[in-house]
Amino acid sequence: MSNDVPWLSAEEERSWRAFIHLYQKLTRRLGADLQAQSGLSGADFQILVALTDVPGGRVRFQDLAEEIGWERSRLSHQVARMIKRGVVAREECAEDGRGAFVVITPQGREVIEAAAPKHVVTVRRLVVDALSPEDLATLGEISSRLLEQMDSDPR
Amino acid sequence: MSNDVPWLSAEEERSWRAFIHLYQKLTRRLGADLQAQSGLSGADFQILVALTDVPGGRVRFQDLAEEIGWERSRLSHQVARMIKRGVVAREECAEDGRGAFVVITPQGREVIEAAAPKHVVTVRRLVVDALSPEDLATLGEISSRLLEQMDSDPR
DNA sequence: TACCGGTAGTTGATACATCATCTATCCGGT
DNA sequence: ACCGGATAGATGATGTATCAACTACCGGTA
Repeated sequence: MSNDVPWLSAEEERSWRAFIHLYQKLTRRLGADLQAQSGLSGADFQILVALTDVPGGRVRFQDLAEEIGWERSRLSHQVARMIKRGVVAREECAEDGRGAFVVITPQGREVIEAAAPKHVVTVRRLVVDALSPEDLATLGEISSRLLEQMDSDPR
Repeated sequence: MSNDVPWLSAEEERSWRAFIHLYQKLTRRLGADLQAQSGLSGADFQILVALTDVPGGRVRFQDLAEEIGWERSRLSHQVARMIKRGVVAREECAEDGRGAFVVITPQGREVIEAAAPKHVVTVRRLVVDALSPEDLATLGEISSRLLEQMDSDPR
């Protein structure tokens, strides 16, 4: 079924390609900068930031996964790698025998506190300061709208 | 040098987070849909589309890499996997003994021709048709501007 | 108490991304 | 003709993402 207007117009395609291209390039760039400046992957950074946002730097796997929008399995693997490097630790949960906490270690705090300001500089240079405040706001708004759309979309 | 105003304002941070969050979610979603509907990864799709855009469906590794903005190594690995599945093939290059071509196979054409329309429907539903034409254009414009900024940025 | 469906997190397999290194070839200068 | 730097692409190692089992525990019910 469906016969009509599936493909994108030239204009639509141009916008769509620019958007996708930007994402790919920006992700690579941010990841590379983070790695070069601080020895962290984007995944590491995201976890550590989330842990500093939470009292005690300690949170249930489940809640952390929800907070950053990850699958449990992905988080479990990522945390396992980070534990090996000593930036986070795992703690059993007394109230729920199945559960566990992820806790940021002192070393983890050092790492993220050193990394974050450098990362912000990059983000400013590449994005935030590269746009007018209005355009940045517009970008944020459009992003939010698309996020809602995705959340309301079935499948 | 530089002591001040490194972090983002609340407003800036909100925009930035929405933006990043959108990208992460959208990429996952598009990848999952592609996989479910057509058995392709985003990487597969990108390669196959690029190959259909080129006369004979045949292009030098180097040129393909440049076209889609990939590292050579990444392309080499990806193509190797795709060769195993029979959607593309590798051909030696007569003019340059070091070089090689990637060619889309008939099977590859079938696959991409079946996959593309479905993918477009998803892209329309989640993005293109979820915005007004003006907003989509704005998004494309901002993306282009940021891409330029990244290209002009050292390091 | 014993069962049982649901939940929390783990694990293994496979695909993908990135980096460093390697091989073969090309091309320019002598 | 030869040498040496540069280029095309391949390869192996490591980290990351996703999916499908799997384990252990919870909580309610008979």
